[in-house]
Formats: sequence, C-alpha cells, structure tokens
Amino acid sequence: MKWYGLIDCDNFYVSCERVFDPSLENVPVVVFSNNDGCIIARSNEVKALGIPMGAPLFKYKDIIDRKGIKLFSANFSLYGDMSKRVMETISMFVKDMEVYSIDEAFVNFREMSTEMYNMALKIRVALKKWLGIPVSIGIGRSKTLAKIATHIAKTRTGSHVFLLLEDNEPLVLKDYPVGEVWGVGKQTKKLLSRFGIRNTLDLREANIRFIRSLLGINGVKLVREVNGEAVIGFEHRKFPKSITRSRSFKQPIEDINLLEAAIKRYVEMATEELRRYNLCAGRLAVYISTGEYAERKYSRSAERKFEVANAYTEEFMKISSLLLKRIFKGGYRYKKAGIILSDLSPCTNKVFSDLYENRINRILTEAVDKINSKWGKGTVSSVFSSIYKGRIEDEERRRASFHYTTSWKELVVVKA
DNA sequence: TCTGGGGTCCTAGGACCC
DNA sequence: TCTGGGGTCCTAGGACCC
Repeated sequence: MKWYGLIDCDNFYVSCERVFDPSLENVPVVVFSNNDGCIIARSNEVKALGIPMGAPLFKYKDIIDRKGIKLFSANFSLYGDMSKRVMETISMFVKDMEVYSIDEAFVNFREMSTEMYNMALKIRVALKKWLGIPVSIGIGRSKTLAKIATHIAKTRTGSHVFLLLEDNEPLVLKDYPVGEVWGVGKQTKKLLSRFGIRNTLDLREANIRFIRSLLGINGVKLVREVNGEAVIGFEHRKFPKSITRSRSFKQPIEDINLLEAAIKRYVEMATEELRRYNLCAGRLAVYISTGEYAERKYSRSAERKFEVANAYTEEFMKISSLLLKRIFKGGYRYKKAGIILSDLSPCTNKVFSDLYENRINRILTEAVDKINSKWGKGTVSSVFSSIYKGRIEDEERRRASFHYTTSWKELVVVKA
C-alpha cells in the first residue's frame, strides 16, 4: 500500500525571518507584499487576532499598531534559499518526493502506519533542529487526503503529524467543509452547496455522473481522490511551462510610454530567467489592467506566437511594444501590467540561425549575461530598466530583512 | 487615498480545413 | 427553397493554487 505524505512548513516566510532573528519568536509577525500591499504570511499570534490571509495592510493598520505586530517586506531570495535547504533535507529521508511549492513537498511512504508516523516525526525534528523551520506533516491514501491530514496536523499542537487512516476518514471528512478541499475554490463551493454538498463526506458520496456534468473531468478526479483513490500522481518537471513578470504600480499609469517601459523591463527580467534555464520561448503575451477596484475597469491581453522559439531580450521587447499598442486604450488609470513567456522548450541550434539580426542579438545577449554573472545582477541593463526604477518603482523595502544566506555582504556575523 | 506575484489547467468561441 | 459535421488551432479569459 502506497501512502501520500505532505510536508508543509508552518507560516513559512515568518519562520524564515525567525531563524535569523530569534527575538521574533512568540511575538506577532507578518510579511507583506510589494507597495505595502497585502499580507502574505502571518504568524500564529497574528492568525489568532483574526487578520486574514491576503488582507490589505491599510485595513488593518490600527490593530497592527495597537498590538505591536512586527512587519517585514517579503525577502524572496532568503525564502527561496531556505526552501532549497528544506527540500534537500527531506530528500535525505525519502526516496520519492515532489516539490510542490516553495514551502510544501509531497512524499511517498510504503511502510506500515506506525513506521510511517515515526518517519514523519524524524523528518520534522531534523528540519527544526538543522534549519530551524517548523513543519506539519499529514498522511493519507491520496494527495488530496494528505492535504486534509496536514490541515488537521497544524492544529495538533503536540506532534504536528496526523495520519488519516481509512477507518477514520468518514468521521474526519464529515467535519471538513468542502470549500477547504484542495481544488475547491469559491465558485465550486457555491455550486456544490446549491446541491446540498457541504462537507467532504457529502462530496465523497455524491453521484459521480452528476459531478461529472457539474464540474467536468476535474470534479471526477476530486471525488475519487477523497475516496482514497490516488489519481493525482507525482510530477517531476525539470523546467516551468511559463515565466511571468508583472507588478502592480503604486501610482496608476496613464501614459503609454511609461507602460511600455514597464513592459520592456518585465521582458528583460523574464528573458534573463528564461536563459538561466537554457530555454527558448515560442510565445509572448502582454497584459495591462486597471485593477479590480478601479472605478472604470479595463483589462486586456494579447499574444504572439514566434516562428522560431528564441531567448533574445531584444526580439521579445520589439514584439511586446506591438502587442501593447494593440491593447492600450487611452483614458484609463492602469494599476498593473505584465508579460508571460510560454511554449517553453530547451534551446536548439536552430535558433542560432545565421540571420544577421539574430547574430547581433545573440552576441549582445551573451555579453550582457556574461557581465552580469561576473559583476552581479543588474550591472548592465536596458534603458527601460532605469526608466522603470526612476519613474515607476518607488518601493523602498525599508522593512526587508537581510539576504542572510545569499549575499556575502549580509552574512550573519558571530562575535566571539 | 491605499488590495501581491507566479504558476497550472480548462473552456469557449471563432477561423479554418476537409 | 433547401445550406453538414468534425477536427484543430488560436485567442481570451476564468478558476484555482501557494
């Protein structure tokens, strides 16, 4: 019998901050997104105050001040590096794992239940001791059941490990709202509740043909998963299927030239990432939006397929302007813009055709990459990058912690 | 006044083809 | 007067996830 385990870091971003500043232990801490935007991680103390995930900061300013909540700007290079260490540590204990997100990994267990439980405890202790990161671990007959088990594990303040055995499933699922199930969002929850399906046991016992007609093929998978049938397997992707770069602007933008600079800046960032993977992209999409809360809403996207996939910044910049001109409408206050590279594939020699233009692009791109890898990120960048930094990006990141693990300058120093 | 960023998968309608 | 059916590709957008 194969079991699915999910190892989920507790309040991951907050935990990362706490590793390097122990004074944050047992005090309320939040990590927030760009532009003092919204809360993307909360410590247990903050959760207990009833501040929800994704809450805009301005709405909770009062309580944050009153309770002395510690604020941090997101420090993704730190979190990414800590994540890598967590995943490496887990892989020392298990043969088969899937890195599911920055703070979660699925693992397979084949042992008997008591052995599994002990193994989970061992992993948990190792992560806490070696890295200082607390985790919760849930185990069940499918990925979806493991997700539910993990959710329950978080509330088990003692062990933080929960084994969802077949005998216990009916009891547990009856108390588990269907809206909390992995893959059931707002819309699906609303739809299901209209037909009296409110808890996960209801879902499990629903007529499969009815579900098929209501939710499509994914609904069928969902029901089978909560029935303990493992239909969602492990994925081991070597590279992403798309690369996005986008930002919300603090000040809305009305000027197409400024939007163009932003778009080209994102193209520059995304193509850098593309080349890091040695990938070429066959498709570029550009989108702009006034944001959901605007009085006059407008949002459009446009895309272009390339005859030959490539990885040249210049090439994508050129097309991005054309696409932007196609979707831009004057008189709107744009709050967000972004680009997406897709149809990604490993670069082949075909790309480096002898077209004059491509040869120039290639030489330029390679030179830029070489300089930046030797002298540091951003040593040379496009003119749009400086326009962007000067006129659009005004983020100070005052509250960001140091790059403790990824910058020599910001290493922790231990004084004797 | 002020609401993130990066992903995956699915669907629906139109164009086009045989 | 009567005007098919099915497949594929493209584009745009929606739902969901962390």
